[in-house]
Amino acid sequence: MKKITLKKIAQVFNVSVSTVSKAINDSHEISDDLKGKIQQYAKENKYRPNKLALNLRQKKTKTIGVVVPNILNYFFTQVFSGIEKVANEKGYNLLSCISDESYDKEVKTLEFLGGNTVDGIIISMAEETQFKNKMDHFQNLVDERIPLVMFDRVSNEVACDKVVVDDYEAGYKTTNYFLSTGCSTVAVVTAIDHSSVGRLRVEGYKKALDEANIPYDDKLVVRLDKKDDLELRISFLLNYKKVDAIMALDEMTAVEVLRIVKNKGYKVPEDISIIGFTNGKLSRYVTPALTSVSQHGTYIGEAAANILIERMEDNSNRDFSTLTIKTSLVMRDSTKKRLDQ
Amino acid sequence: MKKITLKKIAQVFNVSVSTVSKAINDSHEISDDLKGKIQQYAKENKYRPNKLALNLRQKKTKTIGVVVPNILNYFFTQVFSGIEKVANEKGYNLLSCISDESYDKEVKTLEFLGGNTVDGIIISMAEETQFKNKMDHFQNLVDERIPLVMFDRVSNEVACDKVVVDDYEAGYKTTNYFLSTGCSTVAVVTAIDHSSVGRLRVEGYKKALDEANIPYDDKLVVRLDKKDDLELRISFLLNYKKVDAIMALDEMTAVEVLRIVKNKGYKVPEDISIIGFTNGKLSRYVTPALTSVSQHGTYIGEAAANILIERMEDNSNRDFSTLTIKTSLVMRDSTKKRLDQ
DNA sequence: CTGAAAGCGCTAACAG
DNA sequence: CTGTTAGCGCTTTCAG
Repeated sequence: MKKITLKKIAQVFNVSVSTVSKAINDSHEISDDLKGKIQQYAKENKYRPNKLALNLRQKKTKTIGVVVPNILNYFFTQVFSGIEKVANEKGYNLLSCISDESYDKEVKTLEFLGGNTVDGIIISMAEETQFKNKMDHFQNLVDERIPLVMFDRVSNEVACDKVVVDDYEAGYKTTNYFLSTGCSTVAVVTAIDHSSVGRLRVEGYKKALDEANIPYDDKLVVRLDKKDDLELRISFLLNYKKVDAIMALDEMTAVEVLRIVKNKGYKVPEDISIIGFTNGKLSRYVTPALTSVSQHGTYIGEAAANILIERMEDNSNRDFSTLTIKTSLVMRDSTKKRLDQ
Repeated sequence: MKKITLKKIAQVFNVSVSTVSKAINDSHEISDDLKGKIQQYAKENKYRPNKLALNLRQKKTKTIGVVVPNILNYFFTQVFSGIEKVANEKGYNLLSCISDESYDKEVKTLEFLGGNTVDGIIISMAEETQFKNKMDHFQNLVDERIPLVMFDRVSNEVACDKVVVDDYEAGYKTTNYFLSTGCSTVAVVTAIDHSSVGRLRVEGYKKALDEANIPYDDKLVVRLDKKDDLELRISFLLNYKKVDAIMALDEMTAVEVLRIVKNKGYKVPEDISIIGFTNGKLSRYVTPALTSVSQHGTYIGEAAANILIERMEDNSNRDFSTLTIKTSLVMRDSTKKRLDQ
């Protein structure tokens, strides 16, 4: 009881393949009698058209490729789930790949997806790619006119639609919030200093300091390597100066910093306030619950998918756009109240 | 600069398509001279074979379909990441879909995947499917000889390879552990009572009670509905009887129970011990850190992928197997020490 | 109303 | 060494 094809049905009824095709697609060209019989037979034998053949013929696959650097990161799974939602609504399927933050894997994945496997691609760059700043594999897609949407970690060397978070403003806003609660020595801990996203947040941080006439001190920015011992680095930081606020650029780091700081006997937020990026479940359930920057991942996913689908279904070559999503601060218990309230 | 095909290359060199095909595939049948020229031209023009055509011809896609009920659940993302790892190693791609715990969506997804889109499928059933107990869509796949591996939430009505967690033993082990630390009134909170998995855990729980000569009390098993108010249900539970241990059947529930219990002024683990299923990040970072049942998600994913790939590449129709993965208890701070230690 | 033919892009058996 | 032919499964003119 293996796959049944139009050909086989045609043999059964002693008609041509094209007749069967039309019958099954309910064409008016076929007599109701024959149509009925064939349709019934098809149903009984669970005929299912071969998608491959269909796609080959119609030169589209109705599927969109998604590439994320890391699925164990809550932000990306949120985005993913947003993409999934609208893709599903609009009848598209998702072919999803993980680059694992590796440049090579990203290149391979994109090559695969480029081979007529999908009609369009949504991607956030691997960290290594941003570090090496090699964009040829994206350029290839663009050259081949494969609709492409980049989100979060994007490059302005690539001409395509983009959806980004306003990370600069987020860093600025966060720092300002610390200052407005009476903190004066704000440190930053980043594990993503190779990514544009991380850099922008630090820039925003600098701007806020500048506006408050606080000199920028590079020693207060802790840049983590993969194998760095966070605990050690935090010790150094706290010995270096009496910091009273820490902005952590991803959720895991924020949670870890919280743990370490508590372990060392500091009270959060009385002694040290903490704000983390990515408003995931961890932030909510940790004690004290972390004030965090929400990047609205699900929304970003939805937006990216909508933009891509529009681009795919629309031939008018309108200009590429960059959609910037504002973040919002979700207040919880790891920060003090504002002084003026 | 759109897609370039064999045909076009053939025209350029005034040779036949098959010659080009052979040249590009580095066949010894072609003169080194011609081969060189064609290969170079292909490279320069970024020739990439049309995967669709290839797949149609070779009747395989080198991709495997993965269907999980919910990507925001840490267990599934772990499994997913395990699958991804071995698929990648063995040169397979992943087409991943989310059933969103919905029967209808699962049926649709499987229909899609069945249409020659993938060579094999790995799936964990939607809760609704388990509830309705309708398995026709799986049977279809089996009938069509599409290799299928079910994991975690499986049905024994479907003849295929399976990878399951030893949930019965996990429930048993967990309950026993509570008892061994001096707890005597163990409650269960489940949000997945419709799934085989949840049921088995409760069965194991009953067995442990039975062996300890503790009568089973159905009121101690809190079965949650989507819209149930957990806080309220826990209040009832705690008023009903002085429970000193709670086993929560998924991570979110465990964390919520912990929060609620702490809020009510109970000390964890002194007054009430808690163990949750799924050993994810949440469990680790919550205060106190939750003792949890690890289902070894990544390992399950790897196993499922390996079994599927073997089945796909191997034509010998060997019998279907069910691999059972033992859980382990990860000790942290939400439980007391064993009395005998 | 039904069928023959062409073609999507590619490979492979078989001639030449 | 290179080309011809056939075919994967399906749709779509265009004839009949």
